Amino acid sequence: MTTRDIYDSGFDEDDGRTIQGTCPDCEGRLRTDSGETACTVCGLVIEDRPFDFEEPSAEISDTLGRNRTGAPLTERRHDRGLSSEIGFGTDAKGNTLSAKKRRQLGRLRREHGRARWGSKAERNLGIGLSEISRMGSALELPKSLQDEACRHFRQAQDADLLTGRSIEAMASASVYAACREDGRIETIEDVAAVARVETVAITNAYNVMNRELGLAVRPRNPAAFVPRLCSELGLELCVERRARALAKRATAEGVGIGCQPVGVAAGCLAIVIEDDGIAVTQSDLAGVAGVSIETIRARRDQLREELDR
DNA sequence: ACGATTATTGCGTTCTT
DNA sequence: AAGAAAACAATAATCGT
Repeated sequence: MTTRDIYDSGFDEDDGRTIQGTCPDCEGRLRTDSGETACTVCGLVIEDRPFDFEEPSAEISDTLGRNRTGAPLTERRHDRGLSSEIGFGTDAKGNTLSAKKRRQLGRLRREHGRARWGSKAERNLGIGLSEISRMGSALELPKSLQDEACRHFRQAQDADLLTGRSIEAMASASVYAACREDGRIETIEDVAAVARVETVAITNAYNVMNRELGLAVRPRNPAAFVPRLCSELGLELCVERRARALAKRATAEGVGIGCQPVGVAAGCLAIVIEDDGIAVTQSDLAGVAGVSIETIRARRDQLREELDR
């Protein structure tokens, strides 16, 4: 047992969410798992990202069956989407207004803008949520995941976790937490690349959030890394599928516990590549995986040894 | 034979507890 | 501060042309 057993120790096969529909190939059940929708029986990949339940499920059930007008309520707005603006030079019918009227409206607009932020906390919330949206778009995360990040931010603020930390750091941590909880492969570095704060601040905020909020984060699952590695190397789907299967078997049998998940994924891919005599060098693999050649060799040999390959 | 790739091994470094 | 893992560097062994 090592100090890094935290990696990969509790992988659960039924982690993915089962969704409606059946596989066109074999009529098997479909489920979304680590950023893609695939058949549970034959492994056929239907979508490369989870279904986006943006509307109407992202709306808070505010209407209770009543009719409602206006934009849908959403987690991503600090006031859940209830906002109004005061226009500029024209009235409701589009007519130009007099200079006096415009000055009146200007004052009104200014006061209205101030009134929108009822308190400091509400202002922080607004900034945080808009930052989450910005980073979420930059990382091309599904809207449902962005909503989850926003919920985390709200919880963090309610738990008074923001004092002493920057809004941006906590917003970034919320994004990362949502990714981790969904079993995605984004790293803190990935989030930091689109954030306006340093990595250390995000790490700190995330650790606090994880501890205080008790996030449902599982250890990273090597199989989740395989699709990205394969697409970056331009490998065929059948190769990807076999590498994924191998990675799943490895986690199921506890091989590679305590090792970097990417390394395990790369090791699985290395085995498939070698078996097929595919023209991809170890350094190519190491390049896209972001680990050294030695690590890939070590995982590959370990997998061969302990999985009889 | 030659260059490229892979293997092997020792060792300072980095990360986690 | 200690222990494990990953990275690095030097060197040998294969492989393809």
